[in-house]
Amino acid sequence: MASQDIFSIQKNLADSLAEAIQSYGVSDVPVTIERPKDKSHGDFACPIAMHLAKKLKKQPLMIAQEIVQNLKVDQKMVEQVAVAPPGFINIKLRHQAFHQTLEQVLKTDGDYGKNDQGKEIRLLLEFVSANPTGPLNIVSARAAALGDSIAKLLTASGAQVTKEYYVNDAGVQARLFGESLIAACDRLKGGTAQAPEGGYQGAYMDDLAKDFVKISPAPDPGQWGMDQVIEWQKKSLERYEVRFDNWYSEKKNLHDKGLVTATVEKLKKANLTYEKDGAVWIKVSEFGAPKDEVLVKSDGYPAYFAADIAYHIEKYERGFNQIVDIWGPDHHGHIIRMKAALQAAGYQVERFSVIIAQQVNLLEAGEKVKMSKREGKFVTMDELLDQVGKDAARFFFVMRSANSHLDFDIEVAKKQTEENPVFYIQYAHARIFSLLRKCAEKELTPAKTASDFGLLQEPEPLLLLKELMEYPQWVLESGKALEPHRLVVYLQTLAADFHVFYSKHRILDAPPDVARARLALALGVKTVLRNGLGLLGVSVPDQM
RNA sequence: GCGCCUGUAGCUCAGUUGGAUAGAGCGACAGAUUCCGAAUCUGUAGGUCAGAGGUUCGAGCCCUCUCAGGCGCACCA
Repeated sequence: MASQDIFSIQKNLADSLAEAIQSYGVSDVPVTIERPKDKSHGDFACPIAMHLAKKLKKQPLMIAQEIVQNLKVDQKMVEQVAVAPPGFINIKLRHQAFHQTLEQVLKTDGDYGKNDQGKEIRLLLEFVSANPTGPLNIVSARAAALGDSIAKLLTASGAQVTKEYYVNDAGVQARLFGESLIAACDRLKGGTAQAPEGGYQGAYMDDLAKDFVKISPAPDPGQWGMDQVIEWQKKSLERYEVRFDNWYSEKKNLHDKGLVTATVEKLKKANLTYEKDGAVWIKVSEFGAPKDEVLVKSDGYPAYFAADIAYHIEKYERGFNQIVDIWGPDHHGHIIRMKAALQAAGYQVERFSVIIAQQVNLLEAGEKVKMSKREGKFVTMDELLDQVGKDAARFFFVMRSANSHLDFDIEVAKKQTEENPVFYIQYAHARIFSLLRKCAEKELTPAKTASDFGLLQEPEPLLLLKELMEYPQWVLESGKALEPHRLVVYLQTLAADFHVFYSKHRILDAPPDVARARLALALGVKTVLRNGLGLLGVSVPDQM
């Protein structure tokens, strides 16, 4: 019998159920397969009878019984189909199905979990996109961890994902940055020049100035400074193991190509704009925004919003069918404007979504660390990495949902103890590695085929097998939902259930056949822990 | 004033998009090691899911209102 993954098992069940309810002649009720929370209810559950009850004006329990009578399922995979009040259809798989899963895990190894369920997705994921005017801070660190994990998850499900960093290197920004740099140079020579209003201050500007004065002839300060800062940012991200496919320059890709003015003209022609007080406004309020916005300022220069609209239209024009941005909490008010503008311009807004990576409160010894951008006093991503390391940082940032206001406790992240959730999972992996080494010394090798796994019959190993089976689905679902924290929850559960298994069942001194089967299970868990943490950008040490 | 996010155990948070008896970690308390890693495991205590209505077979999840905290609401980017 060909081995089946969780997707095909569920699809077969759904198809069978759909066939069984065909005689009712109800077509608009989708068949859903759920995983019941309570294990005693079986491996899958279907609430279809409850949904049908109202339409058919019959008791859900009776409908469920009728469905089960008409249901034809694969007897080799399914052990039992039962009806439970108020009308659930519960399905229990044969142990054999799980034993096949383990064979699959061991065979595919590093590829286990990869699937093609998301192959129709062509996603442009824009994140971090911090202004090239200073080092990356911890909000950027959160966005970077989140975005990179989402990209990895969806890629594992067969999607094409492009990771993009939008560089705001045009206009006012560049000018202010250049003037700030000149001021810093003056201070370096003993002068008293201050950064202009809205400019940039802080120790890093002085560092830049020191390098800038050495260059002769002097380049354009704004452009040179921003290039330097971008290099810093790339270096920080490299430490973090986050790499972008595109660094999309606002200046080069939009302004220099005339796309911003072209977009404005296009919107004008579509009668979506009007003039007031010498400025050009876009009528986004007609498309759901609270008020209209300025596209071209009265000084003739396009507003930031105009460039942003041009940029997002470009995302559509490049052929992506899903467009996702990760923004900071201070930009949430921008979402509705952007959506309104895109809708006005005739693009499918449903394909565009924004994740708000909420603020991060850094805690040190239980106290909030105060940060002020104006005074150049904020915790940088590099400082965070120096303190807690890449693994803990990335894990902490993806372990909670993006829209929770995150408390990041540096003390806990630094601790190499049970208080730190990163180590719990890593420890399970290291434990298994150590076990495998011990077994190798005894020339005990893991079993390889499903028929050898028949000895895994106790509740603990069966639970682990089931979780291994579900892994690809967690990969898919947390990717599609753009919520890596779901996978974290899964991995914590898997690690916990392994520890339970490990403390209950001996491996080395079990009879050889049993030992080899249990060893194979441990190896399977290790594989999934490694693959799963890998999708979060967290490494798995063999020893700790 | 308007809008967005948040409110679940002492603390930090999950809750599989509306399913069955609301979960985990930390902290507290009580236990487990002549034995594969105790960075582990077992058990106990801890809840009016902010509050009030509503929708339906069924609500922590959806709708309305109220309260509390955070953040936005520029011809800034």
